[in-house]
Amino acid sequence: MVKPVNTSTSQQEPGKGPVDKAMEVLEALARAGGPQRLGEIARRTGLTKPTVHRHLRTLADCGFAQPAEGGAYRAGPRLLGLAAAALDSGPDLRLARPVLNDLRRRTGQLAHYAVPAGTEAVHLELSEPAGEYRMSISPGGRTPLHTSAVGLAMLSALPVPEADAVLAELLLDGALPAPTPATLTDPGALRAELARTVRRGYAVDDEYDEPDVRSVAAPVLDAQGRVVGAIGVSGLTFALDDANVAVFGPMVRAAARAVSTGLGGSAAHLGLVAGGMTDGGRA
Amino acid sequence: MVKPVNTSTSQQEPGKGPVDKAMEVLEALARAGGPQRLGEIARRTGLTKPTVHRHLRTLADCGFAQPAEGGAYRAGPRLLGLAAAALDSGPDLRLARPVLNDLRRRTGQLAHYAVPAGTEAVHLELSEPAGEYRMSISPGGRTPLHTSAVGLAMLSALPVPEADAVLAELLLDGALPAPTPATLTDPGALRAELARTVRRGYAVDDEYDEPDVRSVAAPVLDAQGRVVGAIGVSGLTFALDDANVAVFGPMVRAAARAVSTGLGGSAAHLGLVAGGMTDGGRA
DNA sequence: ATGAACGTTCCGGAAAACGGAACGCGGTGG
DNA sequence: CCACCGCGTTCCGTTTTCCGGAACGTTCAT
Repeated sequence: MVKPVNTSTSQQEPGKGPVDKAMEVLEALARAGGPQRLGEIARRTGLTKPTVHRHLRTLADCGFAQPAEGGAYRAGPRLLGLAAAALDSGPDLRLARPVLNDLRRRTGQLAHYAVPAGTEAVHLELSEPAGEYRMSISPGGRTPLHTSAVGLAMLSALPVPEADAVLAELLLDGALPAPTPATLTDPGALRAELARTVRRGYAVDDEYDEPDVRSVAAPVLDAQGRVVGAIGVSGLTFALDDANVAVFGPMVRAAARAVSTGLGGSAAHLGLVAGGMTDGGRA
Repeated sequence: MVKPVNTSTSQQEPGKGPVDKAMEVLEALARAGGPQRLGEIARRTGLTKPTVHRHLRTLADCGFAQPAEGGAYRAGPRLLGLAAAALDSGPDLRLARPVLNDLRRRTGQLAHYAVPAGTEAVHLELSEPAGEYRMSISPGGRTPLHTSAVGLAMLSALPVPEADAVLAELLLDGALPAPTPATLTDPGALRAELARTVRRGYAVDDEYDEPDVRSVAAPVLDAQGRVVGAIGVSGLTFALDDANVAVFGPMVRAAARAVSTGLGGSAAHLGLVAGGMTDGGRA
């Protein structure tokens, strides 16, 4: 009974299981936009060719992928069904959709809804204006939490210890990623920006993630006051000048609060965290 | 070179792999609407409790599920990201979305887009009218191909041998499923209805799937003339009387054609299959 | 013709998934 | 008060699958 067991029970990170790999293949497939070749998937995911091949065939066998012309693969119907069901699973997106469309109409800019995923923000729903200019943001896309307005909004609404943990995790991979020269890379400056965000009730992204693009965003909270997502408005810098930011900021704040109340959030949390006028609360 | 091949390559159905099971757990999770308990998932999927437990934890570890209050689980952020990306992956849905909204506005009824998945139609996108009445149709939901207008539309646009194969597969599980007394269960009657569908260019569902609900639908084809989906309009029987069916039918036909041309479909296929006025073509 | 890249198949070693059985727990009803 | 039940969880030996290096056939562009 000396308990030889496995001497390395504590670390279960390194060796990822088959489902995770299959999922990565699926993600690569879905994120590609169009049909995708095997080699390309192997390159993107970092998996070996045989592994990708096997998983791809397994996925195709159960309907999550389907062969396309030229030996390529594309997302299968079962994945689309799962996707539609998943996006409908939570009440947040259903509530957010009409709010986004309203925001887009009133601002003439791109309105979007994002949820937190580890140290990143995942963009779920976009409501695009008629204009044809294309931004790097797309459905399913991710940005680090500190480089986007929605990310900053979510960070600002996190309890302090959690926010610190996220920040620490972001710093683990060397310095903070900086997609543009304007990105906030200094933890101190970031904290100051978060404090300003809490004070005014909405976050501002001044070309932190993409040149010539600014955004404003506000967090969406559930009934328990936890962050479930954020609503943002993005536009080119000349369209989102300081005056417009001052107008759109309160609008996204109101929009986010509308979704939050729809989720059953009591006025208490919302006043404290998203409202930003009562100096009380929190410590 | 006698081509010994693998003698048992044909049957790989029986033993489902881990990824498939994990996917079923995910589907159960996503389709549930709200948070879901472990036992409930085990019951729905037919998997044993330990298996579900392990998969659920694995999925939670890589972000596809997340624990909710009361020991329940809900869809995780990574699944939502994958879902958003998947729904954006094909050009068909992007094209269909505005068309659906236009259809809903002009008909005042529920407009939807579905894709084929085996012997079923998977509903991906709904554009719901202001009214509050609820139908059984929901995002990610499925209906057998022969019990819905979108299904009949897709069946009618399939090459004859493929359509026959689907029909045979449907008949494998005993008789054709019949959700309502009006459902077409006789293969002969079904074939006749498909012929009528091809002739007029749109399919009609006269309470085949749900009592008091009628629908019209037309198939969407890709550049090669293959079926990729269908656009339908559904409403209560009193709202979709014969006169309205005669009006809405050509509207969904035009809508489906618009999406098809957007996919690069040449006028040739569309005229033959979806147009329905040129008496030429198809034997 | 030569070379490179691609998709595919093969194989032995390694690492999971599997489910029956058992455990601790909370609620219910005798 | 104590069976009884259902739940979520853990354990374990057996079975199955996964894994990726290496090699093969093919298809292009050089």
